[in-house]
Amino acid sequence: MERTHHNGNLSIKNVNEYVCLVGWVAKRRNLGSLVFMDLRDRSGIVQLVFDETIEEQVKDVRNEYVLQVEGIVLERKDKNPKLATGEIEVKVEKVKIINSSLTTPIIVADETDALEDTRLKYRYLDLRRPTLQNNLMLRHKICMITRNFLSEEGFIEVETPILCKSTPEGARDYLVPSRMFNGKFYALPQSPQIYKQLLMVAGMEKYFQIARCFRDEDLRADRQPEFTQIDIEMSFIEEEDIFNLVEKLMNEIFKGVKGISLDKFVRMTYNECMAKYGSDKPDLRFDMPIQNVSNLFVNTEFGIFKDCLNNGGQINCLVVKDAADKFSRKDLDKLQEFVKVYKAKALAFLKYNGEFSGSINKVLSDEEKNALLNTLNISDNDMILFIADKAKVSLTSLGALRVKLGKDLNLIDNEAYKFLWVTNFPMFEYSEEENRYVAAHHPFTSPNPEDVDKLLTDKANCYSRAYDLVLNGYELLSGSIRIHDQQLQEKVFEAIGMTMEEANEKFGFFLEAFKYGTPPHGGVGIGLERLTMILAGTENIRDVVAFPKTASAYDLMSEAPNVVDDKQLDELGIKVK
RNA sequence: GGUCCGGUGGUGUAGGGGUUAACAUGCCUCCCUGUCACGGAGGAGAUCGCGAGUUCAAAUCUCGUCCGGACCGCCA
Repeated sequence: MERTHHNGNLSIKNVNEYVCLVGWVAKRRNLGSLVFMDLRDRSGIVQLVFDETIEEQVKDVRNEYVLQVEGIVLERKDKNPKLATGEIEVKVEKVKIINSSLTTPIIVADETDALEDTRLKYRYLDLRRPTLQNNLMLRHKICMITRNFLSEEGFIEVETPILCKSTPEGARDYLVPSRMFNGKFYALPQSPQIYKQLLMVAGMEKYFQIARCFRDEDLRADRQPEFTQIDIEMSFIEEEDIFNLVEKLMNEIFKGVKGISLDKFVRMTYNECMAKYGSDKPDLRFDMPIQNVSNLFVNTEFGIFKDCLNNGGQINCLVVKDAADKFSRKDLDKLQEFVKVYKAKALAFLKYNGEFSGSINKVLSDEEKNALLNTLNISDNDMILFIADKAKVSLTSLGALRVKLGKDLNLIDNEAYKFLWVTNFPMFEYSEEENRYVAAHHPFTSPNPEDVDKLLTDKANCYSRAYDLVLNGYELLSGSIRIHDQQLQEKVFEAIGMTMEEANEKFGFFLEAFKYGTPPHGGVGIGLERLTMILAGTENIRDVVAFPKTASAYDLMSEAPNVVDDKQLDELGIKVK
């Protein structure tokens, strides 16, 4: 007999049906001549009953054995409300042991069992657990909705090369040595950026790809060395077309996955965003904006604030409403340590309860304190946290502190999805390491039309047609309107200190292509894992990747990367130092 | 490149100079016909990540190193 049902789909409706099931033994409860087993497949678990007529046949069956059983679905006397199939069970009449299993190093049925390294080493067992299976199914669903939606919208899915030319601007490339060309290397794509723009030159008009990308940079909880982008590019469009498309796509995904329709997407410029939240990816599920109080202290006698302002710094603060009593001196010391990571020299605080107290209470004048009281709308049990420092340090450290406080004080609504378009990114940022301005996004990003004449003269105030979509504090996508004008492109290369010779060497084929009638175009790359993480309710990217790497980019299961034979190296013309 | 936390039976933890290295769970044997975190009785299983050092004595203290995790830098 062939499999008739999936275990988790059986219900009271199937009572008295004769069924054939397959799956893994999740749990065995032996009561002597009566044995219960939970049989698990991708759809869920159902309880099997083996009575004295058949119990002998399964006496050696243990967890993770693979069984095929036939039997009758019966309504249970004692129902188990904790189990989706808890109203029924299957009384087994025939059993076939398809395969046995060693005792597993991790207990599949207990999702709390085993830490990250053991789970990664035995990933195929970890993946048997419902949470990870559901995450992979969720990921699949997101991809299907995306493919269907974009296809409906007239987009063509095109695969672009994995073996590419190295373009050392930006992230480190993973390199692949060439056997045919000894001493030469391919690079794995950091993104399909150049190819998708070439597809626009090629007249595809609307392209998408669920594309694997590779970046040889250090990892984080939300970063893996290889990851997937929903990559989109379109011709003859403006920002609004892209925003509309992405908003529609997100609505399709959230409708399909969560059954909800989304609130209107908020928009904010990069500068507003930094000033208010100290981050270009603020979590808008709670408020607590950063407030600049520099102007209240222009005449201050308090040395630290005074020096800060004299040196062109800023005094910013967070008002933590109704929580002053929750922070002991020790807690505040910990916050102090926390902001040091972000280069802030000190964190000052004031608490209010009819009157002020706190670290800078004695050094501020009454006028200053009154000004704070009124400007910041302070009420009893509020706390103000100040960082006086260089603008960037003050803002980013308060921004990080804001997120920490949001979490620690439980200010975040876990059911909320707050989208934010961040627009008008700077065209350039100064690289201390390289002592020059580099492209903030990438060098193919179009500057704002009104900033074109600042490209060479005022880089710090030159803004671009780049945008990010932020969701709940994660950068969900990045995109831009690209440059399609050859001369403008050359000017941008010049601005980042790249001569035309260098540009031609690195991107010659690309620049050449642009000479043959390039349409105006733009697009986005959506981080598939980030989106899946948020929808799965996890903060770790490994939870939505089938076979992830560790934080040091190692694969504990396959033990990649590994040493290779000298013969292999020899063919590639490579000698390891 | 840097900071912080961790590494003790298969798994997860406790112990923090002298212990028979503890607990839970898993595993093995036996008993059990209504369990669903099944229950009961018994049992096996650990050179305390690795290497030096301090000490009469190190799982425990020190240094180094490897591994895992989080974060800063980095991620056009």
